Amino acid sequence: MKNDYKMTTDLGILEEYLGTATAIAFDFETAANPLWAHEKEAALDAHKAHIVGISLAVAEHSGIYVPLRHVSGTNAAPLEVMAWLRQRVFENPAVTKIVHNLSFEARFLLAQGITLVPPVYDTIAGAQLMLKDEQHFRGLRDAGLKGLAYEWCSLWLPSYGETVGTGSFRDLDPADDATIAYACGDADLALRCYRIENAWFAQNIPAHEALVRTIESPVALFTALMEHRGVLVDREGLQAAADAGGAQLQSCRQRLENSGSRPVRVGENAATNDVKAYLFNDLALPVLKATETGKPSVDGEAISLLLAHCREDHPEHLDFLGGIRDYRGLAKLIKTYILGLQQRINPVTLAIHTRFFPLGAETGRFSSQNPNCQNLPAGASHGVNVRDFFTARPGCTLVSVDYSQIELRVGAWFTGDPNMLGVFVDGGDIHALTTAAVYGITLSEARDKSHPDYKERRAVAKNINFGIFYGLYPRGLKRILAQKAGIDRSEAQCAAMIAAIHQAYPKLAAWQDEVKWNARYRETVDTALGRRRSLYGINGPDENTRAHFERAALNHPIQGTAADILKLAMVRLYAGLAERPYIHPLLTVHDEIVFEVATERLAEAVAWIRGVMEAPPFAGFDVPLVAEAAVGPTYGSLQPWVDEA
DNA sequence: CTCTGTTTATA
DNA sequence: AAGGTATAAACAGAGT
Repeated sequence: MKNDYKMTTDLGILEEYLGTATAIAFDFETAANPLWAHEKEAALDAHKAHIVGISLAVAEHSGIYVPLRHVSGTNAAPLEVMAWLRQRVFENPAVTKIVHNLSFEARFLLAQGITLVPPVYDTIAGAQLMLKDEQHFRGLRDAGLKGLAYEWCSLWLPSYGETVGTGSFRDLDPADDATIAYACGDADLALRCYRIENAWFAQNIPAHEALVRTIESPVALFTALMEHRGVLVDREGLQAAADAGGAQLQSCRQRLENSGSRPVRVGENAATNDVKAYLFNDLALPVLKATETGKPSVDGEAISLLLAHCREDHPEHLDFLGGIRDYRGLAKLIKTYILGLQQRINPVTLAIHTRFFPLGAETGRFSSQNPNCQNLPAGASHGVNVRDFFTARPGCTLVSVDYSQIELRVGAWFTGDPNMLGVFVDGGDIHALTTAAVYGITLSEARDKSHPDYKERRAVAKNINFGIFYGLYPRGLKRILAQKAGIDRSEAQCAAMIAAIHQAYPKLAAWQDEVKWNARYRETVDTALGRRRSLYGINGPDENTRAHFERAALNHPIQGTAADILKLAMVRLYAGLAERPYIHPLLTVHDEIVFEVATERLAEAVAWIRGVMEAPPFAGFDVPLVAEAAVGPTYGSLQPWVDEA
């Protein structure tokens, strides 16, 4: 079938093309601004690039291209076209905007002061929620438009490289057939993907259609807000930490290299073959822990075990072993979190623009890259709190709002356990209830902070609560208590504690059995909203693999439903942000959203955000949600927000 | 250079 | 008998 692609600079012709369509696909061609032309990926950064042209499609095999900023040939008037499209398409609630990789286009619009208004549909999110074969969902890598065009439509779309060569899209002649075909092809294909995806969902996983339309697509807009604004960085502080850390790291490493009975080549993070040879050959220490592949481990836990082993009989080895820990901690801090962060500062905004991937995890959680801001150290180490380098802009305050114990609340809802539900409905303390159950004491004793065992008991209870939903076994509990809380319990004691939990929460075990049974039967597992995860391998021959997928089956509904709840909150927040321009989302960390708020409107902003996040997430979810706010000038200095009485 | 494995940071 | 789940970044070492 012949494609009807055309180019125009005339808004009348564009209007005629759009007609009465209620679903419009569009795509931007972009190019780096001259200052950044030498930088490889600058055309993808809305702070370093501009829109060269816009293609739109309202029917399959058709499309129209509007050139705005080509170097030669005729362009339309860019500002006039943008203003017109803003009303007619981008902010028109009567039009469904269809885009492949929506957050990219949304960022370029934000750079123009335009905020997309739902309904929207992101065909890349749709592709990722489809199966690419019998067992596997499509990853971001397999969701490129060119690949989908070939897979679904047997089309060889010209690649960007083939069309543009080594130059930039703005150097192409907008009247050239190849230019028009490339630009219109992307909009046309986005529209065709939209139709193909919806037909597939209707046939195969209807819940995923609703997920893409009502959650993932608007979430892409929220993602664009976070990515585009970025977090301002304290560059002086970071530089000072880098200067101090460099020297500190150097001397720490030298000390370690010379603290053994012979010089040891320690490398960058004290995990070289020479370190292992020194420990296990020269010193002939026993291998107390193996890695996944059965080789001698020298990770933190292994070093702990070796330290304990040497404490009495070989105190001469303690310096070296302890030195490994110190050096690793310092190296991680400086290399990943100080030098790593410095490299990611955008020179245009002087801020860090983390990339967020809303479908980065199989459970539906976000992942974050360049830098990963979801694993920043939570406190100070070696005198540095990395989060202090993330700062509010002048006149603004950082506000972090996080869901309190959301996974336990979701777990209570799934199991329907009356005791767990009771705690949350009454606004009680789940860790105290677990403490009471595990130690066989009364609730008031469990809550008594003056009791000498309070801290230890609570630490045990917390670890049990976090692990219990995911098939934590006595041996695992023993390890976690030793490692995370420094508490030594026998395997039998751990087994007794787990048994006590099942007594205290009588519907927990039944729910777990049912989930596992269903998981093995269906080889998939769903969240409350039908977000599906493949468990291909759960019935395979390997016992470890089977056990792994069983635990994943227990985890997915809880972690995934918690992720759904967070994303639903983002959708509601997005709807209210247009009329609250003093609130800017910056980051999200699984059960937390960080905002930058104009300080003079802090109180009303916090109240509104908490209200939106605590609203019932979906019909039938009747466990109260609690969103706790903390505010401050830096991410490292947030203080709990307390409502005025 | 790419690829796998190890280690460590978070929720 | 029995490896809580989900991630990303940096480094080590082996192979291409």
